[in-house]
Amino acid sequence: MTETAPNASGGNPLDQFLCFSVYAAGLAFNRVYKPLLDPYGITYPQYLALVALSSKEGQTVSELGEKLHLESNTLTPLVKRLEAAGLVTRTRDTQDERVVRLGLTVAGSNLAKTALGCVPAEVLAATGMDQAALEELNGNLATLGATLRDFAGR
Amino acid sequence: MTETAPNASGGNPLDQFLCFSVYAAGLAFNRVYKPLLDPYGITYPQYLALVALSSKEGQTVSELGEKLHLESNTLTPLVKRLEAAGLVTRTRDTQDERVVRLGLTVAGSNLAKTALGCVPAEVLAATGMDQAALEELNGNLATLGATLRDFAGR
DNA sequence: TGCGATTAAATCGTGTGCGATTTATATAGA
DNA sequence: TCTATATAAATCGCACACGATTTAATCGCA
Repeated sequence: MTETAPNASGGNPLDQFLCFSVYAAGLAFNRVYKPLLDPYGITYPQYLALVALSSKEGQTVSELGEKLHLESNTLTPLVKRLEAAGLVTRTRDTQDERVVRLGLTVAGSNLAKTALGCVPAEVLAATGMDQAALEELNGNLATLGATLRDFAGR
Repeated sequence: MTETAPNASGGNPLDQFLCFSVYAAGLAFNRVYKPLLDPYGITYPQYLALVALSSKEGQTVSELGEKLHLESNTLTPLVKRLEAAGLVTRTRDTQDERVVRLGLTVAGSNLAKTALGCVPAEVLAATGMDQAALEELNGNLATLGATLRDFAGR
């Protein structure tokens, strides 16, 4: 829960907890992204996956999972939906048949480029933050996430 | 997406985005909470609901939703699970039968007290942050969340 | 070579979130 | 009064997350 200050009189007690601010900000980001991504027919986690897949061809499900901090139980269905949408390719590695290699189709690559061309600017505007504040907050949250994952064992 | 810096060479491109840091920190908090809450038989959102319900007796589903930033489509099933677990009471308001009044049972109240007595301290330790840094980050995230909700229309 | 251990991905069940709709109740105005 | 409108909660379907397990393939080592 991680309290920040003694509970003020009338307010929401949850507002005192960092974990809740993170939780609520995550919900809020999703609500900003939803109408921006709906035209592309993808969800926010799917968008993250496409961006992660853009950086390198032939990544495995595990490699994608390291970038998203997710595992195959979450990623396999997500990636299959992207495959069904014609955005991603899934191929068993011929050297090691346990491994699935992921790639973007032309449509997937184009969608990622197009979305990255407009969506981030709109989200940036929605935050109402300047670049310096944004970078500082991002750095602090990245550190916090890494510390928590380390504590939790992943 | 909200970028913070030009994409560095080898790293994870997602790490440059504030939205992803928030998303990943949320996942990480959940992973820290899970083993701490499992002994009580509740989930993290259920824990938040119990804390919110502790602050006032007889809150409506809508009032709880304002505190958690959720609506009845999410809260009704969650609250029914807490009721089934014997932690929460649900009663139709006699003055206005549309409204459901929520309360904590003795068990629910005790669980909230007990959990608040130990869990936050452990989570605080897991963050590895001091009180000042924690409060600053909490404030920045609360502001960001409010700005994003305002932009999204809730 | 063979067989137990390890690894990668997939599968299954549960609990969120949420858009869209429905149900039930209350309110307002002609 | 009667009916249209508004409101509170519930319902439904879908897409995550994730613990636990399963399936399939590879590796290690005698």
